[in-house]
Amino acid sequence: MHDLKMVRDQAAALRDGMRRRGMLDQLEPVIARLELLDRDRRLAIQAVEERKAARNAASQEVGRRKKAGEDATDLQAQTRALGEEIARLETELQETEGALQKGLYEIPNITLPAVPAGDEAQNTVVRSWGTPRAVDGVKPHWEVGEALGLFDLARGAKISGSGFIVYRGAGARLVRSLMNLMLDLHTRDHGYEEVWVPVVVNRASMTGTGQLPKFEDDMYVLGDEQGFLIPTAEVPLTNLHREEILDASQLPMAMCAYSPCFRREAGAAGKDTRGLLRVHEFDKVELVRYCRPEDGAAQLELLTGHAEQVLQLLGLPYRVVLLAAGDTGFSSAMTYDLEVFSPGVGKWLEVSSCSVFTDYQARRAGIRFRAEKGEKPQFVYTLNGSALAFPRVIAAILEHGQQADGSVIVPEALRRYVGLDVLR
RNA sequence: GGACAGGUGGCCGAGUGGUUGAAGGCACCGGUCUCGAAAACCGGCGUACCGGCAACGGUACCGUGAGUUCGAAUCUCACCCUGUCCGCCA
Repeated sequence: MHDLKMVRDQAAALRDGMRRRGMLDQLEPVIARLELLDRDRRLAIQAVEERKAARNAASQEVGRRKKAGEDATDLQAQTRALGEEIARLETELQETEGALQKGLYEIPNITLPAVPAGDEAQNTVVRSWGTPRAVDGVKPHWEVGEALGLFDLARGAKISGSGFIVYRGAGARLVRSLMNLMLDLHTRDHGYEEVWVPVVVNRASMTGTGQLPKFEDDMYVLGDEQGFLIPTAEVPLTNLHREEILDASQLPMAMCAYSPCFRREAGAAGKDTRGLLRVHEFDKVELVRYCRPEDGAAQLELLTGHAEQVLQLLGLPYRVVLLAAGDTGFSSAMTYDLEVFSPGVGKWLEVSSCSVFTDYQARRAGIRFRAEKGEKPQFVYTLNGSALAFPRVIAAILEHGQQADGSVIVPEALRRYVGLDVLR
């Protein structure tokens, strides 16, 4: 969420930000309306507060007179009338503020200057690592995985529905191994605090990170509509210090968590969804950081590097893509996608998305810090990134490590966790 | 799930329907004193919004929301959360 002052004082920058996302035409009416509502709001506040001040003074006078044994019925009548007027004006004010907030929720974050303007055609590969394996003769992971008995798509569909995966035997151990490898790396080498989070969160948390109110259709909602299954550990991790004022010495804060992630993927069907490529429940290790505003850009590079390290350890060729403004997520100011090459599918698969949200999420979630004693609190910058999402990593392992006899070489860093050198 | 008890500033804790944004204490910050420190003493010490160049003024906030009242931290109702006991349970 943007600061209302943005609309008031930096409307040009806001419009330019929307133009870079290719959304200005669509959002111009919203912005114009917000400018009007902002004026209305301030006028309404002044009107209400003026009357409240009068009422407070009169009420005190009533109290004084009563104490002195004097009559105050005239003042009481006058104050009652003021009260009715206040109630009416406040209702109007609330309507204005409701409309204002609704409008603010519709405006995405402004991307950083380094982000190319335009749609996804302007996405830029900023670097790549490793050499993708030749596509010829490589079977897609769903064939390999089922042949080796690592996972069972049909039975997953039977017990839960399409898009739910059952991993079995070495496949199940592979999942557990990925969790351990990633958490060990980030906690031991990258300095993250390990956190184990609930996978059910409340409405306030979902709103704090921006999944609600806009994306409720993508969520699994519990029966009482108060609980939601998390679509990513970003939600509980980022909300951990919601509505708090942190001490500057706590920054930067770095947390990581494994969690299952639940996504209804409403409306998503067709190609690109086979095998493990797009499922309703998957596992992921997530990194979240809070930092001071001036560190935001550097912290994004750092966090992205941490995610890349996992791919390097696993020996999986990947590229880092800087998303163009139009392809950058709603709340994000700058995003790097990590894409691993899938020779069996012949495509680059997104396995991580690393973003800095500037103060956009923090404002919404009320995460602040005090730079110096006595100074005003200010919003932190929040960042997050997957490091990594398991299913596509598993797909890449099965395709890259594939041998002529159908067996799969286990990446060296994973062997001590899996207890096997080769899956056969 | 049931029965009680309770939710006040960073923490502890007082609070009578009316000059209470809220006593007192702790912590913290500045100062005096000291060679230095401690102690003592003096002062400061919440957040947000509105107006104002500023000084400053105004408004709101005592778990959340609604209500009663001229006026609510204080009274009423609902909800949320915490504690204790009972029941159930991995």
